[in-house]
Amino acid sequence: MSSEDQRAELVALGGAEAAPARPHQAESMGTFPDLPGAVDGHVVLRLAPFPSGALHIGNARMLYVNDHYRRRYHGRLLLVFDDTVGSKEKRIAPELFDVIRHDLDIANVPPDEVLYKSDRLPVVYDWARRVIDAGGAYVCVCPTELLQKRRALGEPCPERAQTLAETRDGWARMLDGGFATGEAVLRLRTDLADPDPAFRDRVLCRLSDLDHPRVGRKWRVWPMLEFSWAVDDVELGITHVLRGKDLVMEDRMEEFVWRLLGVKGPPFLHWGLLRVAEAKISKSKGYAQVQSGEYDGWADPRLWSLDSLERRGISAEALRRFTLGFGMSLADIEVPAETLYAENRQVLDPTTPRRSFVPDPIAVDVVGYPTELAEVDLPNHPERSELGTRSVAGGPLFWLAGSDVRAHLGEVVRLKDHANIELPREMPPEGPLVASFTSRENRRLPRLQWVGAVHAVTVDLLDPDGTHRKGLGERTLRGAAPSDIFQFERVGFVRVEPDWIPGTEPLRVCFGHV
RNA sequence: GCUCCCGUAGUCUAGUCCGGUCAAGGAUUCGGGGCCUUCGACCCCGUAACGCGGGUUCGAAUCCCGCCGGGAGCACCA
Repeated sequence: MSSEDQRAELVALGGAEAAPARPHQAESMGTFPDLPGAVDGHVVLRLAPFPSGALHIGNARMLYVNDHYRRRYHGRLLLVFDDTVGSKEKRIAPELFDVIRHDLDIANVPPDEVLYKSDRLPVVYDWARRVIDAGGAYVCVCPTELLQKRRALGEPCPERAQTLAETRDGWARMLDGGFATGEAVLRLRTDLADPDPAFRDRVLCRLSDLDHPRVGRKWRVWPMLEFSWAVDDVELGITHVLRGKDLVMEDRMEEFVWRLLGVKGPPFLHWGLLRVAEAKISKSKGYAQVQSGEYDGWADPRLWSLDSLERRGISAEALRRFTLGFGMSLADIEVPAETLYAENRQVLDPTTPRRSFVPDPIAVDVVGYPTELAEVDLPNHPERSELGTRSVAGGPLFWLAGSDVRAHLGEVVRLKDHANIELPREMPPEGPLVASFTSRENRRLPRLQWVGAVHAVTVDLLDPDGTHRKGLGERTLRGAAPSDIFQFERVGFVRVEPDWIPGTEPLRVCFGHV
């Protein structure tokens, strides 16, 4: 795609109309090379999540890179659940199929079609037979440790020399229950002298008695991930495989099988590993913590799941820009979440209403307060008058943030957009702090957000680390709706919890970022 | 240990294939200023980088070699 096309896409996403073309690079968007041999309208890509946990921020790159190319070439994007039983350590959780589909909704990456590896065993078996017939595989009965040791040493196990008939017989026994789980595997005959020990006679298929959430124990022989993709990247007509570079060896495996069978498969493109510094959680580990109740479901902000990001008011657009900003770089990177927040701020700031919230509130009684200020209109947005105004309660009784009060004792401060008051020199032993009104004109003073005491709303703010901030918000918050997003001035962007019942207190919100 | 990948400012990224237009561009962060009402936004200014060492060349971020550093794989997980 030319830089102009990239710009065009960003503009289409609503991002860059204000940004003029720059000489060297149009956007902060990374570079995406053309897909080799891609024909507009005939590109088929695939997403292959393993349903062991909700999608998290680390998976977002896979989503958006594939979606980016789908859009560029007007192609199709298949969601293919990689549900090839897994293991005791990596289990498939039944509810995750729906959770992941929901995650794609949240990310705004709708799949064109949804498929399951667990429906495709007959095709896999057919390919296995073809590989066997081509003399490319054998049935190995080595115990796991012995197999690994021999692989490391580059030594063959006795079965490697088995005849075609013996392999066919062994494979038939695997299929019809002649072997117990773990007793036999189908291995690809590569080259035991291959310099990469990881590539020596990889396992193609294995036995498993795990109960599969979708198909139960219908099948006992399951393919390994790379073999299943050797099959389906061809069978499903995938034109380009875009995957993280942790899967490069799988490329070789697939290509080896294709060469053996004389079929042509798609080319591979990779990107490097992306880690968000603040998010160090694996899908499977997260699952355990959700199950144990340690975490508050998949939307717990500590999980950095897509669900939790939505809960925090992080938009799909911000996630998309954030992810695409890295391009197809192969470098392994760790990025601070602030980079994502910066993108989200751009999305949210122009349209998000401002509201007042004071954490850890302290009551302040202002003497000499003009009675005509009991009601006051404030703009919903400092720069965008089209967003209107709201009416809030003024004094003389206010709530101010405890930390603000303590930091400014004895000083004249400005209640933002409202009035100036002088705070006493010391905190009173009990009762409200007594301050005095000084003036109304806008002066260069420390500006504090404030909440008029009349009808103030109790607010419970959930922080991303799982802790809570309790405080009071302006009375208009009483009219909030679930999923509303506000900017609490001098605090940050928050989103009203989707399950909060309107009118109840406290108002529950989830913190996004400053 | 073996295999593969990567190494441009605090953090990302463009440029590296096809050496000069790169005294290295953009984003973000940070610092300063503006906008006389946010610790937000916006605007302006600024700090700041080609991992190291050789080589090829008139000329190297770009090509070659070595080294160092980081990551991934070496599962009957995905």
